[in-house]
Amino acid sequence: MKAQIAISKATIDRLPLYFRTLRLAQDEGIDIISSDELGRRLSITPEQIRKDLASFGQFGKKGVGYYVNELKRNVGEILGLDNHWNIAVIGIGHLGVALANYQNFITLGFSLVALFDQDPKIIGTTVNHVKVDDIACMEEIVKERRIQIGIIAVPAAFAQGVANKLVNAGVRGIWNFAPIKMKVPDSMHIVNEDLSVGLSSLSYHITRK
Amino acid sequence: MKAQIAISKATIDRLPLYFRTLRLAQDEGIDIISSDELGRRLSITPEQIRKDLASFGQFGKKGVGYYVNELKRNVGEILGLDNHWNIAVIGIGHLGVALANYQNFITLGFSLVALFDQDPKIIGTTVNHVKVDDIACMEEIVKERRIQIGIIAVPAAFAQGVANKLVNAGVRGIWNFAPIKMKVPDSMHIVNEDLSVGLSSLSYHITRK
DNA sequence: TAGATTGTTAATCGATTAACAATC
DNA sequence: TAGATTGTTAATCGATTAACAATC
Repeated sequence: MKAQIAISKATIDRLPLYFRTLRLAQDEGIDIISSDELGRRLSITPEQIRKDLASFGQFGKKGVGYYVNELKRNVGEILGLDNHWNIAVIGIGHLGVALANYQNFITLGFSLVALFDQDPKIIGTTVNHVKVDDIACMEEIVKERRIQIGIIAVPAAFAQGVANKLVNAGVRGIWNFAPIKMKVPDSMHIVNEDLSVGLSSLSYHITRK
Repeated sequence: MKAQIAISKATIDRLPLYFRTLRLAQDEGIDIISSDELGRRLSITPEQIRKDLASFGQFGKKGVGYYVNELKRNVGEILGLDNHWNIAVIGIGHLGVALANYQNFITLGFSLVALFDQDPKIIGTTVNHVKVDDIACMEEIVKERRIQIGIIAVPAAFAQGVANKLVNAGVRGIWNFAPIKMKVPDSMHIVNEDLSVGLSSLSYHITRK
């Protein structure tokens, strides 16, 4: 693997797409795949794909293509999926339940090990074989179960408070679904999943036609 | 409004953030806001914000700032939110239920007017005051209720089929949550909301620390 | 008026595309 | 060998940042 200087965000965001496409190719029993075929399946140019992959090492064989199994393993390692991160969902409303049941997380190698809510009616129930704990016990449980990623699915008004607790508990990354810009230490990685952006941009485009 | 040549995707994706921040400022009773203050609230540079807005017209007052109400209305119009698009969710599993209950859609001016599933146990139930209809009746209902945007929340294997039906029924945009690259006519706008990208990129970043 | 803040042009930075040598 | 396909360098394109004139 090369010295990691300046891998673009755009490249990193394409890696999960490569990973998924390679997994599907694997399921189809394909042994070798070209950047051309990968590009065709993803509507990405083959040059782009080769450049993205080449920034992490030489994974292909000239004149041949990429070995599917090998490339999938390599891309998975680059993404750190082989770490099998322990994740927790905070806020077990409709969205939290949906996230707790999301099967793709398992496909990607994540382990759902805890759920939290503050509502006594929800605490103690079970979602996807995981018991919902009181958010008051979060810090303790995060440490106990070595949770590295917290998924925030609480209403916007509570999101910053939850983020603070997650930071204190020592998680390494936050995946935030609350439509709010949160303040976290620079050392904390946070990815905002803002659902209103996608729908609004769709509205923008269909308005102009 | 200026002639609309080449507004960048990045700009369009920031508009919903401006809209939301302006709405919150409005709720706080703020009349005038500067690009500096907007930038502070969103961690975006003021220059970027001024440039984004200026590509659509002159909404501010030099030496003063932007009138919150006026700018919010303008940004809403640019995004086409004043069209109050009728939307439908297809696939009423955990994710579909979560989306059907998502309150921010209402805040943005969208109207949820239909839900569809193929499971007889789900058809006929009610989610967020909307009855679930048989997916077999989709084309008819889409036309009847003038649905312009379809939200796909079915498993990946069924997504392309649903997309085809939506295209035939005449929707103008598709918001796709299935982790699959879909084939639609060039005239159709499609936004892919791929949840595995966010979580994987988080994994990438926390792996490297 | 003086201070503040926009809108716009120019400069920089970053990402994509094109071209092609290397090589399987 | 000939054909195919990667990896990489150079060229282009697009987006952000900096600077500042205009003006409220």
